[in-house]
Amino acid sequence: MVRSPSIDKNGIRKGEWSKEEDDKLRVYINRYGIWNWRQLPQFAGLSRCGKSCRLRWKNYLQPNVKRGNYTKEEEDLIFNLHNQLGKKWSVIATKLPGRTDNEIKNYWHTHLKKRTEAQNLTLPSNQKKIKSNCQTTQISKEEINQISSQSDKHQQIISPTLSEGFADSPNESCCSEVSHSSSDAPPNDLYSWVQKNGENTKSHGTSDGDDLSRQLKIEDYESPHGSSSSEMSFNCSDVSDLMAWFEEDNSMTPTSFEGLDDFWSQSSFETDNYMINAYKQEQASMDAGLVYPGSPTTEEVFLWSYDLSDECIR
DNA sequence: AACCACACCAACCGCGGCGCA
DNA sequence: CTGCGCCGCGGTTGGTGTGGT
Repeated sequence: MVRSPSIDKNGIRKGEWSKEEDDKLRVYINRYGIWNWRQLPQFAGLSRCGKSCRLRWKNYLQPNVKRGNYTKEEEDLIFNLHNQLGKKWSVIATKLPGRTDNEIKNYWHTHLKKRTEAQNLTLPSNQKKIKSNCQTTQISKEEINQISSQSDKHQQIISPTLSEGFADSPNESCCSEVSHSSSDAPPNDLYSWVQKNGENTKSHGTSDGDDLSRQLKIEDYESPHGSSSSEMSFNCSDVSDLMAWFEEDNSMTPTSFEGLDDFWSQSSFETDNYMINAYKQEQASMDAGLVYPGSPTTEEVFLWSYDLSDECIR
């Protein structure tokens, strides 16, 4: 039901997204947030244009995106808001948490357009005139802003932060922007994870002895911003080094991220802490039978996050 | 079974708005 | 003021599914 994958003359992939691409984008954004759509695909290891990534994230991968049938209430709301606002799909979308503008637009074209047309046909001619005037009248910017801001407030309340990780199901959590607080994240989670899984993961290494210890060996970390700092530089040659580093460095205790700069000043391992915790929760969900399709394993997260060949974080 | 028309929806495309130098 | 880059919005496209003939 989607366009078949193709590659344009610049080597940019188009068309249907593969599971691997989805996972790379999801992992990257959950880890680093959205800082520049244009450059993001390069750092996420994707041969896609920024627009395509943005659209895929916004309409499909972003947590909280509600899929499935529309309720009668949602349908009526779209219908009424369309009458009120016209084709301001993005504004309408803010009134329907979990629904995207693209989805609402599609729904309107395939379902509600007919309803509107049918209603117009049944209305007496004078009422049609009033109605059509109402639809075509440009709603003022102030009115749209008012509606949007009301919705923004609502969204802020309903949207969990990254501190909640992926919640029980990644579909139901939200970490689209870099807005992180971590008060409830267990400290030293990576430490316990390494203790628990480090040796096992080693044995699952890919070719060329590519085991966990090698994956975690980061000589010089440079952020996609291009800035590097001594705070971000560390060297762990194997799992025991990493564990020792954990024991020495209490800064691993999660703190609050106030903004993008604050986020980047944190050690990348701390960010990984969230990822691992999230995937552990996800694993628990899978064990409980709440399988979330397409989720990468923790090992895959590491493989994608650390690309040793070009010595930078992907 | 084969064909056709329509429905559906993910993804693409072009344009306008905005911020910044 | 102007030009540039980026982002988001709305319109459109194209492939697959489905139901009817």
